[in-house]
Amino acid sequence: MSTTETTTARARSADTRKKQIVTEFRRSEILLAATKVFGAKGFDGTRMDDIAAEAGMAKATVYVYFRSKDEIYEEAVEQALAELVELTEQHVKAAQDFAGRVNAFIKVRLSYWKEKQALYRVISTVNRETLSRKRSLKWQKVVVDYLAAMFAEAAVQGEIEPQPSFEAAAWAVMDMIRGINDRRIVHYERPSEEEGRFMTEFILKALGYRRP
Amino acid sequence: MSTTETTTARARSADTRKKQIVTEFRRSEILLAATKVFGAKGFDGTRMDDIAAEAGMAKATVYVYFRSKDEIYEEAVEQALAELVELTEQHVKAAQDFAGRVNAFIKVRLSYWKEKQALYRVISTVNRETLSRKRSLKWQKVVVDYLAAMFAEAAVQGEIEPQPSFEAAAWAVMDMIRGINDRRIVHYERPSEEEGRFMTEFILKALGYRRP
Amino acid sequence: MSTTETTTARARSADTRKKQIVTEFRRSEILLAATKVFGAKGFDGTRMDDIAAEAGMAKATVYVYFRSKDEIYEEAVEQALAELVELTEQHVKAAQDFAGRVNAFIKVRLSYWKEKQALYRVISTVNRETLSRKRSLKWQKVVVDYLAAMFAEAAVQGEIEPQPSFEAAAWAVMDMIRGINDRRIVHYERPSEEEGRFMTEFILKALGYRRP
Amino acid sequence: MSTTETTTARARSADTRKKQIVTEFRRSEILLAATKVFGAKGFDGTRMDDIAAEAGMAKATVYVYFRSKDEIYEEAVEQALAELVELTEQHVKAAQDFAGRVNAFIKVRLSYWKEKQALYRVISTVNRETLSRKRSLKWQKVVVDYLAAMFAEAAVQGEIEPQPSFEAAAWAVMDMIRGINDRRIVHYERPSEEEGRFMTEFILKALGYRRP
DNA sequence: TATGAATGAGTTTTCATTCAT
DNA sequence: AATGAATGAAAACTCATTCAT
Repeated sequence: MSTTETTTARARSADTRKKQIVTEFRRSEILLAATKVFGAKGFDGTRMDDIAAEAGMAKATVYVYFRSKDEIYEEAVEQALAELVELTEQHVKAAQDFAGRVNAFIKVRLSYWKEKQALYRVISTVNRETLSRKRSLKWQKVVVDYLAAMFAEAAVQGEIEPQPSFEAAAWAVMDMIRGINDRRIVHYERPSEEEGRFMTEFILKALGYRRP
Repeated sequence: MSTTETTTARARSADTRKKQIVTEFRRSEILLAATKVFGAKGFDGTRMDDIAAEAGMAKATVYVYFRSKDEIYEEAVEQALAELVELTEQHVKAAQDFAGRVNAFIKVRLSYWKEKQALYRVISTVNRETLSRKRSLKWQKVVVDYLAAMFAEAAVQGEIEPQPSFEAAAWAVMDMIRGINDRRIVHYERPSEEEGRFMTEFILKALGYRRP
Repeated sequence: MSTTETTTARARSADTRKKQIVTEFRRSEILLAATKVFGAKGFDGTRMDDIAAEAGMAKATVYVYFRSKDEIYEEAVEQALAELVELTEQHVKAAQDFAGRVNAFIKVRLSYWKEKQALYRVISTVNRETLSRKRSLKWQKVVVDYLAAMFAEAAVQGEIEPQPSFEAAAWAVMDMIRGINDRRIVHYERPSEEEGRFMTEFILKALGYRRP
Repeated sequence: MSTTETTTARARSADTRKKQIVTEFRRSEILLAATKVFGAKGFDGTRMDDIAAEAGMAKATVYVYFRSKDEIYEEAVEQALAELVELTEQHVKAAQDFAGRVNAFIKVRLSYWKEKQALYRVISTVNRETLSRKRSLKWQKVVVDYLAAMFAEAAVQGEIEPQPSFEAAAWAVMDMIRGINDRRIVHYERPSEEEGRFMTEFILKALGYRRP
């Protein structure tokens, strides 16, 4: 008896897990579709019909997995930003010295969005509401702190000169990256390789970096 | 007879001119009102009713002077950007040396927004559509070229080191300024005085500026 | 000068009044149409499109005069009830003795709804929500109090026997009237003349009325 | 062979019966749940999800036992009305004389609702549609006829005076009861004991009842 | 010219019901 | 039989824009 029960319980548990996975998959599908459409048409320009069509399901189905258009939007943005933070840390950790770390940081953040222009468009439209802006800044803040810490460490190691504000320097870097990414969207770009290299040099110089 | 006719023509001409002036005045009123509302609520959040109310006239009247909501928006942005370009040039010209010019440039663009947040919000929402983005970039391009030329001149004068790309450097400056202004909107700000000073130093250092 | 101003002011005032009248007229039109449709289809069965079509205008126009479907409903009901209260009092006042007053009361309330069955349907659908029910009861309460007072007065005059509760008796009358009206809607009716006469007798007897 | 077949057939028959019982049980569960929800939220306010949840099964399962929301509603009402008719007859039969029967009738119908407000709410919402109204009236008619017959019998026995219309008198009684119950829902109530006693007296008097 | 009034064309969201397993 | 998932068909409300005076 107990065996049967256990088996049943196990089966049920497996079912539950499978269901969760399917649900998660569906959500991803929708998020992916939404990202494309949001990227192409902006938040207000996007219709729920568009998202559903892109995801290949009925509009009502979308509402099975998400409560509202806003929720989809928020999650799409959140997901992308979290992913980028993760990715950035990975690449930076792999670099050897300070110059390499700065370069890695810049490169990741230029190439990530290059591949996901649609998503970037979404996020840069985050301007939509101050609320969303704040949420977006929250994520930026995480990265800025990370970068500032990197600078501080380098200053301690004597790799760069001491700075009046590591945070301000970090923001400067972030802003330049954003600028390049923005221009890319409007096709005002220059070869990104070159762009990244120039930026790295520019930053290193400003920080008083001494090549070992 | 001919005298009478001429007189009449003159009178008519005067009438026409007066009409034009009135028209221009009305357009300004609307643009001013629109700027406030757009600044506070964003493009999509703004209703034609809001603009009309703010301008103290009926909604239909707005349509006498502008073809559409978009047209109002475009003109409001255009106006703001033109004003800023003008202002920037004035201040920069008044400075003595390169460091002063860079500092003036930064200061103007930081303080302008500080005073006219509504306008800034409008402009930063320009991102709304790629079309508008391009238009916005056109104006930025004017300023970037101006700044790049300033850098080139300084390089020729030996005030700063030669650069691989004056334009890239100029964009870097623009991006930092934009970043600071953006953060200001969301109240993530630090004292702007300090911010401006830090930035000037950061830039000068990156450009290899040698204090005379 | 002052004359001109006065004239202008007067004209403006006249304009305002005219506007109010037009607005009031439009609202009436809509209310009338809504009453028909609500009566035929019930609250939930009625579409805003139906109301607009019945009123011969675009759906959006309805929203110029009313904030929501609920508002239209509430006002339609309110209007009808108020009108009936007014009418009832008029007829009752015109009667000579107690029997006449009771008869008048019953007759008015049977014939009013007979003519406005659509409206009655609306009101009896008031059951829809407890909130609306309460509102409806409020109006009934006014009438019940009126009727109870009438009974009390008659008791004092010795026209009828003293009662344990004038209010309860009044409600009894109201309930019977409601029943008859309800049945009428479903065509379960008997000749209303007879119905009214029977009811009057029934009530008078129950109250111990003594024909003078 | 034929034996086997018979056995099988019997088994099948037993199976079929068991199945029917289970089905009937399931339907009852659903009806019970539906009654609660309909009572609390009204017809339109009730979602199939609510009913399913209350019944502790999946929404789709409900559709295994009922064709539609309407069907559930109709049956819930039907069930409640039938139950009440049954109950009424029982209590009335137990009474000794006419006054007792009238009193029993009123008491049952007042106390039934008091205990099953949810059910009452459902029934009083029957007004929703003329169709339903008619169905509801059908049930009321059964009760009215019953009551009218009771009156006729009493008239024959000389317990009450002859009436111009026994049916009209019966409706009067029904309407008063309904009124009291309605008011109870909206908490406009007075002590029901008193209410019932008053009503009985009122009716008896109107009918010219002579206490033996 | 100025404007009150009118409206066409959406848009998100809801929900009873059906499908597939 | 039981159900999770999917969906078609609405429905209320909004708003930029046009019309008529």
